[in-house]
Amino acid sequence: MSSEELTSTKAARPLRRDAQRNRDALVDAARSIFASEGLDAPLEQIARQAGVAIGTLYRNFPTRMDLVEAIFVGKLRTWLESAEQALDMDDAWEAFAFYLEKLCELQAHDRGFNDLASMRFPHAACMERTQGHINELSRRIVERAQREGAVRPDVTVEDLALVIWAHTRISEATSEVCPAAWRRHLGLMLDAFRAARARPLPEPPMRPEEVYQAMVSLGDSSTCTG
Amino acid sequence: MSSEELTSTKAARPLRRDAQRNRDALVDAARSIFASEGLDAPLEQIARQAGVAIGTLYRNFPTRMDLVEAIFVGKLRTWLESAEQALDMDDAWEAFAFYLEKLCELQAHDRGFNDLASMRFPHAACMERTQGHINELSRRIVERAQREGAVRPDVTVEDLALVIWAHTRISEATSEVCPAAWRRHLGLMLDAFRAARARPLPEPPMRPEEVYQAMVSLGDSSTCTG
DNA sequence: ACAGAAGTCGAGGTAGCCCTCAAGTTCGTT
DNA sequence: AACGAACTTGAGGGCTACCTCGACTTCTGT
Repeated sequence: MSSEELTSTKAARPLRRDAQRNRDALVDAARSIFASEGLDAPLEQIARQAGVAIGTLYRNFPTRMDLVEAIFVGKLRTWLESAEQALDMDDAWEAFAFYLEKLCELQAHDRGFNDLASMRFPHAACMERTQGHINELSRRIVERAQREGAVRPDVTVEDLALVIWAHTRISEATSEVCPAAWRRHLGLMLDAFRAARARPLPEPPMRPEEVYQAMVSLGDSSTCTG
Repeated sequence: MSSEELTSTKAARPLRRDAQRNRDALVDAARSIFASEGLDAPLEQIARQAGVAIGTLYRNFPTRMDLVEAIFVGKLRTWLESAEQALDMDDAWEAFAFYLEKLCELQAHDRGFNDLASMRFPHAACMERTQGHINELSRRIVERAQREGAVRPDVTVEDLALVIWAHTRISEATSEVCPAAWRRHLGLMLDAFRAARARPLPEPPMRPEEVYQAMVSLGDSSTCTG
């Protein structure tokens, strides 16, 4: 017990120089491979591309998730910042549209981030940490735009999950051959979210737990190895 | 050469009774497993569920695609019929909405059909055969609705691919936990397609070849074994 | 310059899936 | 009843991926 306390208090002495070099190479390789293949890309491919043996990868990142987190903290922070930036904007509709566009831009051409954003790897600690905060900000963006009559009143923040999922597959399909196609889909979605002339929607919105469960289910029986 | 002509002219003598039973069991098992796991489900799992050895599966369906086709001809025909039915309807918008809803219903709760519809398995002979026809009918449905001023003039039939892709991931995510959620997304999309709400879209539509290539790319490096 | 801590290597065990094929079984017919 | 064709079986070889661990190499402080 006390020894666990010690290890969890992360002394974190600096890495040896060669080790640091290898670690950096691994992160670089993982970034490019996760982006093109998704989070379930073979780790051996990453090690190979980094010019390092598989054992070294495992020493630096004992689980796949450790590697994923090392790579995506940055993008997650950008996500949060976009949300904050949106809330700082004057026009509520502009803010809403800006936020969705930023989010989709982050997702575009990065299958790894898509997997993360749609939570195909729900056990990412970095997600767990950020999720609540992102959710709160998203809700405020949506509700503000609704208060001002810009976004239709019958949608909820949970409906943004639909956009994320949709965008995931669309950008997967088109990123090679028609890399801007997702913007067209986003344009359609934005029109759909506009308050003006909205028709009643057929189903009640998802409940927050349902969204969470749905996201988790995308990862079930998939590679959640770590 | 002449022997090939013979084999290709499918004498098709009836199967032995036990063989037929096994074949049926395989089709049943495949139907349920492809529906829940997608077209890349392990064939050994299908054989197991059918209560049959793996060799028997291969004797009946030498390639995965043979099995896929045996299962999905029916659904593909339904797809076509829905399109024809739509073209028979009086109201062009109703027809458009009807067609999209039928298509999404076919996709819902069937990962296998999703894979097929988004062409994650592009080499399906049944797809190749049907593709052109479906495309033609879809185009007529869209264009008629546009002529009557119901659907915005700046979309094309290629944009339906966006709906298919989007729906694919959404129904994958929600089919367990919130099985009607896709209807909400479809509702949003229908509003987006309405002429009345249209704001100019940011990108030109995809060209038909681009759609094809994008669909094919979903299957690349995936299990196109057969 | 050297000791030893820190890091690296990669063969090898495990596992899931693909597909084949030779030996054995079942069916339908005569 | 018995024969041959049709069918079934499942072990086995090949592949790819995961992850571990003991032998080896490299760095760094003294």
